[in-house]
Amino acid sequence: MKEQIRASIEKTLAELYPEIQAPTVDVDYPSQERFGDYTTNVAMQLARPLRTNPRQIAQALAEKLKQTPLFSDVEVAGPGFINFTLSTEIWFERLKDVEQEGERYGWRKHPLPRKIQVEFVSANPTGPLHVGHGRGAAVGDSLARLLRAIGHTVECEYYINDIGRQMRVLGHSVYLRACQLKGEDIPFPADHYQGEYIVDIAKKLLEKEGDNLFTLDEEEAVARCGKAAASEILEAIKKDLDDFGVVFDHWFSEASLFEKGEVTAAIEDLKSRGYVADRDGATWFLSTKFGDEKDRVVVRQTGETTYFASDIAYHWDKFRRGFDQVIDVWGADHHGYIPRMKGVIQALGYDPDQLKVVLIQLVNLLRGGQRVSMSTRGGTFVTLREILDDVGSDAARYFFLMRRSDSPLDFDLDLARQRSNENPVFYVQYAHARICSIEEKAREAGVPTPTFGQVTGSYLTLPEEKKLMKRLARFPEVVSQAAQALEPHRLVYYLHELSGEFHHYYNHTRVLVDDSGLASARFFLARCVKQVIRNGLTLLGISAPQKM
RNA sequence: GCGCCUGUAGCUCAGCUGGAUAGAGCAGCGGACUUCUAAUCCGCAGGUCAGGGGUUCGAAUCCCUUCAGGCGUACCA
Repeated sequence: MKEQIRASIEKTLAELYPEIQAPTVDVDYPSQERFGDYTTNVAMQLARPLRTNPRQIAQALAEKLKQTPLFSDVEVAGPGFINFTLSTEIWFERLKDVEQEGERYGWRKHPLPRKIQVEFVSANPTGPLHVGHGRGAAVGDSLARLLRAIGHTVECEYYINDIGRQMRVLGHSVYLRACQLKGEDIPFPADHYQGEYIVDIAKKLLEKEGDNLFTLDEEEAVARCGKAAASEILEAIKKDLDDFGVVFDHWFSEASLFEKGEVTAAIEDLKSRGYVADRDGATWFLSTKFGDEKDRVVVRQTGETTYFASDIAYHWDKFRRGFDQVIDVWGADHHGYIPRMKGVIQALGYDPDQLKVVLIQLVNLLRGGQRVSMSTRGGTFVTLREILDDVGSDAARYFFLMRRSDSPLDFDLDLARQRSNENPVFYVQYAHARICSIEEKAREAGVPTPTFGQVTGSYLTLPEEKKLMKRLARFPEVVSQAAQALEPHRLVYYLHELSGEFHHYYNHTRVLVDDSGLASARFFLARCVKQVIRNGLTLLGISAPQKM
């Protein structure tokens, strides 16, 4: 719709002022309803090049545009805005798309579809997922859904840090617990994993292995413990994610990078391009060439590679797999890492914008109005599992997606659990359920379900009805913008507004009235609202219940 | 010290990449169920968009600066 209006404005501009090059015409939504349905500020932008009063330009344009059948009204207002009003019939026409496209309304084909990878969660398999991971999971998953909706090919990936120091510590933690279970009186170091789950894993391992574990030499036993623990923890992580409705296409092992020699190969590649150099007995990536504060070590004096080296290899691998766009979802505390990673991408000959990093800020849990204190070290963190058991997947998702991901989130557990009007999840779901209830009533009364062709749009004369139709017509654009900006929260706000408008309508206007023409028009509109709420919730990974 | 992010109603936050009189939700006050679900709705009140400069027809939005808070500044992961 916007495009149509833009096109007609551009055409008129070319007719009126062929001598100047027209700027890109912005068509916006006015701040207030009384200004019409759409607005443009071209007249003000043209004032300088044309050396004419913007209102005069606006007048001339408006006169011409009035003849366009699309508009029921064109007005000049304020300093030179041109405001357009469309007839209810035009808005009603848009509902045809909702009906025809159904569950795919809001989805589209992309003119330049790209192969995109979204990598998220990627928590170390050293313990259960906590709330922070939950937020990352909700955001990453919803982003993937959004990007698919606008026509890209998307793969979701989880990067497993299954090698290195923290794996050894994990193995040793389990080993020590196993020894303790065998009755050995040995201390458990503070820098080891404290959680009770370590003891459980040790127990299980002892049952399976018996005393075999202690016949091995310690190093081998620790390795075995580490492996067993990682795979068990990973299984638990997968289960949590599964219950959260998050699906990954690939699980990528860090260890595999070493097994395939990719770490060495990637560093060699960068070296051949002149971005890696030896200095002070170590090997450095010259990230200052890309605006980073300092160069970064990739191979230490000891010969061990750094975590950064793995990350270089991992991203090297990602792009070799043919992704046009790579999106990394990281905890916000890693933001300092972005410049060097972008530098790597550039050094490898890609556009740094082909890597986008979405940062996830902290989640503050509130219970009884008080902050729940969490510390990973002390093992007092709240797990995603606990959240799911407490408030359920829908509420958790909604709360995680409610805010911009890079701003801290207060997650009120009591509120999320409440089945009351204060809980925003239910607000949206309830709107959907209410429409289902209307459908149920219609079925009981033998009222047929109307199709677009059977409905007379001119019955929908109420301002609230026009408002709803406008809102529905805007849905594809909201999806598109949320996807492009990588900001799912925009969709959350949209759904909240749409639901609010519907609740308002519902409370003032009866749908199933005696007048069958009117009833079917309203019923049809309500069903379109239902469809859009459902589609929107799907993109957020939230269910749309029929009954509540 | 340097870098990044944040600062909008009592609280939690939007503000569509520069537009018209800055919006929601909670909390506060006052109202609405013989009706398709009151998990809802209606009304009232609430603001120096942290402060100060600048850019222009026009700034919460862009630039500079001050202040306040958070995070990051490893041959850790």
